[in-house]
Amino acid sequence: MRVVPRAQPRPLPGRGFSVLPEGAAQMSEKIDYKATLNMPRTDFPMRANLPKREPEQLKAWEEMDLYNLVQRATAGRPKFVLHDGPPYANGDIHLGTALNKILKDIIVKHATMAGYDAPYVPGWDMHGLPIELRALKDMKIDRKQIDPLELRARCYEYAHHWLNVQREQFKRLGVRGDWENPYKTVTPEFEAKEVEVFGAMAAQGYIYRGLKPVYWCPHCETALAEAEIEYAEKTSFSIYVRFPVVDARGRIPEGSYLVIWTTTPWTIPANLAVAVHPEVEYGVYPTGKGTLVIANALAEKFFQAVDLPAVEPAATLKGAELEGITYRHLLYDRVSPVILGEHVTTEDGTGLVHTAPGHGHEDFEVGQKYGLPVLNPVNDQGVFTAEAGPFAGMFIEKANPEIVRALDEAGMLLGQGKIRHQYAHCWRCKNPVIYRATVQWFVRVEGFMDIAKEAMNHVRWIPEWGYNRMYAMIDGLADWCISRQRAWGLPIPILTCSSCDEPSFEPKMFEKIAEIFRAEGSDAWWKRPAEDFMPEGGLTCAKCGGRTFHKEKDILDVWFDSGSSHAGVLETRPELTWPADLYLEGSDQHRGWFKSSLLTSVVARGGRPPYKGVLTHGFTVDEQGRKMSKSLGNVVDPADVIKKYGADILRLWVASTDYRHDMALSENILKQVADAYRKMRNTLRYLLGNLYDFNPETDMVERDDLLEIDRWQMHRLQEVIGKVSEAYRNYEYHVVYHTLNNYCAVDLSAVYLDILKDRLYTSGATSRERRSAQTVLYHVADALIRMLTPILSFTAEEAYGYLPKPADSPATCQLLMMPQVDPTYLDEDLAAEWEKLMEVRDAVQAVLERARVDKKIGSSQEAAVHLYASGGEGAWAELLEKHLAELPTIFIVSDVKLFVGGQSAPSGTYFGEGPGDLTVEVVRASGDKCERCWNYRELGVIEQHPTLCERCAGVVLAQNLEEA
RNA sequence: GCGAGGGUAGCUCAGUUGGCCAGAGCACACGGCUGAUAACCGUGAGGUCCCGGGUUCGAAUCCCGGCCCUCGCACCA
Repeated sequence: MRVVPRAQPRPLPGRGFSVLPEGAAQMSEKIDYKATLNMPRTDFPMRANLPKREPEQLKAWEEMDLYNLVQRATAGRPKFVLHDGPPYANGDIHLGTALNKILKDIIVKHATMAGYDAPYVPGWDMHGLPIELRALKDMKIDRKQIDPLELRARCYEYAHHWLNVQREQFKRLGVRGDWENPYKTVTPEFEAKEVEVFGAMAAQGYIYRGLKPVYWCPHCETALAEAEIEYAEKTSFSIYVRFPVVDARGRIPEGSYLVIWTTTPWTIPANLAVAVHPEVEYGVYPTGKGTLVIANALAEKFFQAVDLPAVEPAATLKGAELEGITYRHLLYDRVSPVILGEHVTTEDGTGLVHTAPGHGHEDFEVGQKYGLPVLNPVNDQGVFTAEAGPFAGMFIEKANPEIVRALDEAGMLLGQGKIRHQYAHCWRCKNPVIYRATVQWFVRVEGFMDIAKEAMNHVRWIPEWGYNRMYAMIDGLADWCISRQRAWGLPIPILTCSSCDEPSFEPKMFEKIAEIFRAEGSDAWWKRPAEDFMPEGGLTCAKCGGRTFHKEKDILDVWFDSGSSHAGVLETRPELTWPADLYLEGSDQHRGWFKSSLLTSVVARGGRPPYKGVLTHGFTVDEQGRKMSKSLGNVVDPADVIKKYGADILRLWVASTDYRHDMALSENILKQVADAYRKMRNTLRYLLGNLYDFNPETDMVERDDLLEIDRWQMHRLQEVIGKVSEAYRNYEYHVVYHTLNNYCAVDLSAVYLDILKDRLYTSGATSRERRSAQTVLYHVADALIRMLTPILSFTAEEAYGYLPKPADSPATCQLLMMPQVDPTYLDEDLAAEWEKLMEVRDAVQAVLERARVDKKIGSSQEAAVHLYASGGEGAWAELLEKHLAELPTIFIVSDVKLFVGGQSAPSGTYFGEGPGDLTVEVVRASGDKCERCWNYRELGVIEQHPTLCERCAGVVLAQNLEEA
């Protein structure tokens, strides 16, 4: 075995080191050697105190007019347009809205730093029922008694109030955007564009007016689109009713009864038929309550429900044979037919379906087939009209028990009970809705469904399943009911012939309306007479030639507003482009904004979608994966998070979780994110602290002059930059987060920075080895700040303020470019060597720990390490021999000895296995503790400094010389 | 009921075309340091990879069947 000799660690020649001057520094007593060290210095605080500091940062950004500053600086670059989906201007923002805006901000900021001109124009959805309802409530006035213009003015005011509140809340998140000039669906320009979109759709025949049953909210007194419905538990009546047969057509016994079941007694007055399935078997059952016709499959259930003894059917026949039989409606003395319907099932009820064409979708359809009238004896408020006879004037819910009683008195009621089931409710006012046939305006979606589907092929869906989801959404979509019987919205821009009631779709009319709205806003619809909206030369009815028209009274569904934003915003703002590069919303918007935007766009813009890409995120849930709800008490309010932790923590949380799935947030998770934040912040702080005397313009060390470990770190940095850049480009921010978190915690804090301490602190301040380290620290800090800017906008800006930088650096890190991989620093061979050295380091630390547990050593500098390698074939000996001089600093021990070629390594208490053929031994370091660098060395080699090792004494002497 | 997505350590995430004892960071426990100090370093203990079958020499990864969560759709006479 031979002992490999190791040169004494000596500083490399550099500016900070000079040959010992003769007789220098005579005074060595009582020197405060700590003062001779280059300890980190920075004012960048360890404690973030974000809740207090962030508002100050916001003010600074405002003072520099950050948004416009960036826009001016990026003018002329290729555009990247993220089009903001407008939140509804009602109420405070919640976690979902905050998350959405933060994601958008990360994307936009990254796009800017990736070389794009990325304007961001935030917007608000300002019209709609909830705002109107709130305004009415505040005014404490019945809507019938108020002038629509006055109501609209109040709504306008109310919506703007919430716009202002939300704008401040969004700004507080650090979101960069044109907050001074957001888009609003109520601006005249927007309204004019929306009219044009509507006109383009109408001109192509995709808008029509028709009588159909639609969802109707009696509370809000308006029609609703399917998208405005939500299902909730409701207790309803469950009644069985018999209708006496009038004309049995010889198929069933005279005097039989047809039995139906319903959960909505109030629809009985509108009953105009009983539907049966042609293939279902029906039985004629002689019972104590008459001879009853019901489906055989449901007979048993029925008898149980109405408490009748079960009996066998006297006869059985197919539904088809029942067609044409008539029965009498005892409450109204009306005779109606039995009809056939494929929609009839034997899952519930009796297999005979009470049919009221005015109150059911399928009832309506089948009624059309049989030429049944559409009876709708219910008014806008859900109150029975005169057509309902004795029930006129009653609210339908109130009338229910009355109708049940009347049925009983008429001998029609066989049984009654209650049932809890899912029932449609108004998503705005949460009251049960009804199905009610009225005249409404529709978009004929069926007519262009195929165009919409084709357009979807030209969109990048992220994640990819968004395509399938959207396709399923569009496929088989029912016509879109767009009229609302309300005041707070864009009026349906249609003039109707006063003599024959035919609506006009004259393109020039739409142009005229748009022109007036553009100048005056849509209030003009209420202010001006119909004639004003006619084109030059007036309007002639296409049907009857009439020349007198009146204005449509309904307004448009708010989804039509936001669905027109691509035209109203992207086409009207010079800084934006149509189509948008990206739409980004929660996955529920497949049925909302993504859909409504696509529909208006493919019709009004020649089959083209309004977006090139659609990115969706999941919903916020709690740690157990349950949705956040008030009743569960697991709701996280972004305002609370900001108050307690700061917006950067919320932003980091957004980045940390994979938003394609549900995103969990809880106090526990927040704490974890805050910990990760602290690690990154402290790493930044340490980097900055060691750059206090570094000027990147004069002190930078060239690549080839860097120490080897420093070159290795530069290699690692390039790898991190590459991975982070790719993750950013793929919108995978959780990968950015994990990569940077790992890099800070492991590569930097635990390894590189720890190893560097000795060199940074003890070397001459301007020595080459210290400058070499600082050069890397500068590159790392600079790159870290850039990579963190889109996410930790506040903290990155703060750190940027403390970073020494070239004179021509921009005022904000948001104007920097993302770091680029510098291939000249990539060195795979070097990295492979150092990764092996790190393996040895791990093994050494394991043995050191054993010695530490036994109190043989405390600090690792109290130890020396012996490495035994068998030598020969093994590359380990060669590798270690090559790096022998640096090994003590790598292991942070005072000495390392390498023994090569022994038959077998010795063994004992503080031995351990290393990688390959290595054996590691830890012994106590010989020599004494250098007062300055704390390594164990031979002291007093230079007599002026008897308590220092040779290296430190040299550095101190040189310092004294410089001061002198 | 149908469709989509998901279910890997306490938490956030990796696990490439199936193949070394399933990984990382954080949190946790224990220890060190006191020259990053309301910091820093080390060591360690944590997993029936939702469950049950199957294919295979071999499955967290493929197939079948369940369960649970989220979103959407449909039904709700």
